[in-house]
Amino acid sequence: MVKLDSVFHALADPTRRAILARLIEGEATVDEIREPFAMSQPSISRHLKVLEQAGLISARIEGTSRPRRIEPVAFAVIEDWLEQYRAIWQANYARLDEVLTELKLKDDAT
Amino acid sequence: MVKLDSVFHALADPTRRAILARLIEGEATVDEIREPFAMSQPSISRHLKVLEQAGLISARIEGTSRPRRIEPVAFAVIEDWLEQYRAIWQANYARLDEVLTELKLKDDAT
DNA sequence: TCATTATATATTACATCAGCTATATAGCAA
DNA sequence: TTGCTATATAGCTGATGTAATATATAATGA
Repeated sequence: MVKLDSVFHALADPTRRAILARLIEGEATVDEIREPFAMSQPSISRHLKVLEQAGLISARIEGTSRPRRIEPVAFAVIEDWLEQYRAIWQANYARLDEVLTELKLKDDAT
Repeated sequence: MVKLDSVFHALADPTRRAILARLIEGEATVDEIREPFAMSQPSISRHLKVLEQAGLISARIEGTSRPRRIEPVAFAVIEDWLEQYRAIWQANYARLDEVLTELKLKDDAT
């Protein structure tokens, strides 16, 4: 049912956002997802569970592996929630555009 | 510096999202913000602090009160982060549009 | 100055989170 | 069946989150 509470909670963790970023490239197994992280397999599986329960990803069973992929609906729900604030931030767009460019240079955008 | 960790964490709480929704209408003092909630004033102040530290709102001092308002930059940062997923969810847009309509009928969109 | 109003901070209790290690399960291959 | 690989679950621990009550601070008005 894609609840904003769990969606935003899932997104609040940098490891989970990095996992999502990896899945933009396409499906990946737990081991493939785990590879770049200095983290135990159970911890990664836990993160995947949080993402899955939030509706942000889904799993498919293929033999002994369970490749994950991004589930677009949850992102649409965020987009939809954000909609009500768009009028406010677009009113300041001229400035914000510059601000964002600066932020992108400084910040870690994952 | 608007960190996604703190932004998403702030948004994960329904009370805080309701506060933001209230602020869409415009500036409000703590007491005004508090009014619809069955919650103590310190708890509301705590939520406001979380929102402020995430960069989602800001405070202004006016006599003895400190009206809050929405800070657009943080929302632009979310929008910007979401951007990388837009291609994925828009690919499924035809279906998603219907899904969202359904979700809006069922869910609490705050 | 004193009282009042608006808001913030301190403290405490309890719940949830995020990591780990150890162990369980499920499919495949020999 | 046995063992190997991929993944999930259980249980523990320390850190963090959220709510409450009690108290502090800061501005205003009498």
